[in-house]
Amino acid sequence: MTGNLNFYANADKHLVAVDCIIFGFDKERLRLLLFKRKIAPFQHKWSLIGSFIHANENVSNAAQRVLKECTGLQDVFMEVSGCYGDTNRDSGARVISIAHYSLIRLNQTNESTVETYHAQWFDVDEMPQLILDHNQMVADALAQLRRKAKYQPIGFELLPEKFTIPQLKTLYDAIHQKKLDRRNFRKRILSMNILKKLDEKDKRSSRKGAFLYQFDEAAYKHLVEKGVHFEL
Amino acid sequence: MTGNLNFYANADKHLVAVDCIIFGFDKERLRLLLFKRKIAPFQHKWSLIGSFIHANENVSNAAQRVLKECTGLQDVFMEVSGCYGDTNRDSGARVISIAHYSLIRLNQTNESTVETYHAQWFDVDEMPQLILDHNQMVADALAQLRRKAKYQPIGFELLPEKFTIPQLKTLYDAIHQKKLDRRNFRKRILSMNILKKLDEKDKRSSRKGAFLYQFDEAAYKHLVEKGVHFEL
DNA sequence: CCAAAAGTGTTATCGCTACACCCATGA
DNA sequence: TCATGGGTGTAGCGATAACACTTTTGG
Repeated sequence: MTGNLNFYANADKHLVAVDCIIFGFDKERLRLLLFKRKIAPFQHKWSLIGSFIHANENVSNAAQRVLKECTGLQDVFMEVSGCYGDTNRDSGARVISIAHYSLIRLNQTNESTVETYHAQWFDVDEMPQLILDHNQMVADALAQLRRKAKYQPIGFELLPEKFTIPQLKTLYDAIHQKKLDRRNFRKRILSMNILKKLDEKDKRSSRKGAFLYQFDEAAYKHLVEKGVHFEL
Repeated sequence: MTGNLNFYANADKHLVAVDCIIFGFDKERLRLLLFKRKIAPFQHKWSLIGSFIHANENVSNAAQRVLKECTGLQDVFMEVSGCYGDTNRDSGARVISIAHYSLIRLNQTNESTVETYHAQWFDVDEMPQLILDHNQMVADALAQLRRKAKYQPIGFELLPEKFTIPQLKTLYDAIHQKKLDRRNFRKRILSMNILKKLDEKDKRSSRKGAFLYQFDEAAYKHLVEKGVHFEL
């Protein structure tokens, strides 16, 4: 019988990293945050931001740490989008990477943090060449975002707390890469009763102004419990 | 400027494992292959099968190695279903686990291999208590299988090469946990033109016998390229 | 008063659901 | 000949797509 100690002690150990695919939404384009590496290897090349996982750190905490460092943001939507584990994927050493994608709201605070990191927002379909397998990571995360956005209300994570219906439609047009009919879109989203209408209007994009709405988390959870499923 | 060597050399290393959620389909139930651990720690408890990843082994290769060892099968459908990376998830040591789920066809060959491993098939909704976070892994994999089966033709991986329409319907009933109308199911699946009808009949479940079909990989790929998407 | 975006209502069509019926065959 | 599961056709309903019109307001 193999003892407890040997079971763990005899196994190989590995470098494990997290890499973050950070999505944002600006006006009418889906954007991605990329970094020009300051250190070797791959210095001065475009790259996702990442970090090795520390000995006493949860994998998800490592991803959150990275995001906090480079955007200043906490408690944002984030989930694993893939595991990249080929022995030769990093030419410098054998590194297993757990890719995470996150959806953030653009604002002044995080924009300033972003600048200090020599970071830059890129349109998702105008991406530069990235190091290693990072282009593949982005492609996988983007596919997952697009698929998931159809049946889970994660799109709201990319908009301000208060948003208008036309803004929301523009976002979904960008995610799904096709323009829906604006009237049908409005009907669908409102018929779900997961939006709280506010009394304020946003007048930045029209004379008339559009009413602001908020995502109603409670109403959504209530729907899910009843088995009704969101779909856009 | 940090040099190439330091960048990698200073980072912590971790034990990394793969755990396999192995699904099968038997008559009319979705099944899961579980193992009674032969060695400490957690000896004699029910568990998923897994292994530490070797120094010079791709993550996906490790998962394939485990599956081959315990079922004798190669080239089966398998994909990552999650990353479990909390520092305290394994009471024995800090182990990061990459969960993979696979879909296999039950037959005599793999059944005999399975027996030598003290393994046992369990109905997915009659599962025993498993070690560590393995119950969570199963729940996550099952959710992913159910979601994915709706818009990708992965169900075929669980059936023999040749199968009847009623068999296919029984499988999807089990996956989606609800009975569809058998006539409407037939129409939908046939209208996609991704099944090749054979001249043989399977007479094991009725006097009349049901025609056997094969999944038409080429026709499916052709559809995908045209942007048509499978949905059941 | 005009341009430009927001917001509301209506119709026609297509797809899906819910059925009823016939067929083939072994016992 | 009858019980059993396989296979086919169709009518009605509901959701959705396509579309026209009204409202608001700054310049």
